[in-house]
Amino acid sequence: MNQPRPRIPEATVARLAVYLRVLTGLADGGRSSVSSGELASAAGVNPAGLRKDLSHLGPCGVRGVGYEVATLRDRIARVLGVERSRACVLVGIGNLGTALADYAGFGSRGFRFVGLFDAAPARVGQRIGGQPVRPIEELDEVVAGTAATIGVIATPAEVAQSVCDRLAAAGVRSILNFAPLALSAPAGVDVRQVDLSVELQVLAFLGQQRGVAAPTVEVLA
Amino acid sequence: MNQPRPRIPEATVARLAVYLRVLTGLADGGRSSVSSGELASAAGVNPAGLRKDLSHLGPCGVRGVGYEVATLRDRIARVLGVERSRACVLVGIGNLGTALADYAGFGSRGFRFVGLFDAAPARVGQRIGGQPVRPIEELDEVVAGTAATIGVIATPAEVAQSVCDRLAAAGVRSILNFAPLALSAPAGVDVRQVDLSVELQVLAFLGQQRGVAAPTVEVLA
DNA sequence: AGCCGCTTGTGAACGCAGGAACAAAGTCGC
DNA sequence: GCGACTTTGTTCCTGCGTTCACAAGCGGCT
Repeated sequence: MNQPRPRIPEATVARLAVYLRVLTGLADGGRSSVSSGELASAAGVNPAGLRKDLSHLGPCGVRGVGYEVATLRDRIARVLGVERSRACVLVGIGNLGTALADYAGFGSRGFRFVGLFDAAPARVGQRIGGQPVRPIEELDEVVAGTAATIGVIATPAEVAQSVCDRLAAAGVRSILNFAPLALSAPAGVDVRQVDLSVELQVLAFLGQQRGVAAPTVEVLA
Repeated sequence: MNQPRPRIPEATVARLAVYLRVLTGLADGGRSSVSSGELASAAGVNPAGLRKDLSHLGPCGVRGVGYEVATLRDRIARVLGVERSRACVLVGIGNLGTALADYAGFGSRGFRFVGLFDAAPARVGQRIGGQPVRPIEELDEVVAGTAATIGVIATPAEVAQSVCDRLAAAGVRSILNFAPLALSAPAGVDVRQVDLSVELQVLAFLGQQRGVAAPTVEVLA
């Protein structure tokens, strides 16, 4: 009918998810209103930037007062699509996969795992967070039966591409990849990469660049 | 001499880490040279952007031929500081912490955990990846004894800030935070945030946005 | 030796994100 | 009822990142 979302920049969407988390915490704490300054401080961003992010949702605050916590929370939740729970499948139940399956943060944010898959027969049948690990062969069946649109890959890098192909073929439209490998997916399938080693290396580089006075003496080779 | 690293943009550093991983794989596979196009494809980036990233290291390719795999790998490794192993401490040995402690990708990239810490007495004494879990009280001692400069927080959000304070007080200069909370650290301490739920929510939003845009008929003005 | 094709490295333009300052608007106090 | 203060929403501007396009350089072939 209208155009409530002309285009929301991706960086803004990421921050909106952070604001939503903070607002949920404030609401649980009994707070009824917040100012942009306080909210920005809790989210770790600039107040002006926060207001600009919120301006993409249309006016949702009261000048001179601030934002009503519950109202703003619900509006962000609606824009992000958190109001309805989303079915996800998780492939690769190793250490990381187990941690993701057990992570309570997903369930409280509108994501539920409807299928845990692994190729190793030893892992199939184990129960993680009340759910059984299924053989990878049942992937298509579960995706079709649950209309899951999001897949999470936590497998070793060697099989990540084939898992990606299977997910895409099964009808999954969005893939979150933890394997340290650039995946190639067909058009229409979004892939988002999370590389934990890269995060550490960036951190180490920044620290090294800044820490010239490090305890280790740098010797030119 | 002049300035070998005037300033390398943070986004470039993150990609350099990816190139390094790809190059290591190519070297292990016996490849001796690569073109920017092939390397960019394997890393999932634009060829021109890759060349610009590499230009921050000075000329390191041969025109008409490409890049020598081993040479480029070593040069990136030196710039990122991977040549010497870096000591890290990990606080919070829950599901995620266990996965991180066991993750082989860190060790092969120059990061070694010299201390695993948890506040729960039940977890103290367990061995993860050949290392014992220590009580949080020993944090200062271990950081001082190992000169660890990087700390990883994988605790619940409620205690993440106090852990951050302890790490900073112990002398840790760089912190990678997995708790869904914006940390405030003293000046001189770098904090990098990884929020898994945010990644999923961004992915869900993009998928939802496209799902809405697809069935809607676009009308030209 | 000279030419040709291929690939790198760099320069410029475009678009986007971030930050600061300003105007609008609503509420509280008098 | 009116003024002033507080806080939002917006606008401008600066800087960065990304992309495209071209010139420079090197190897191979004739």
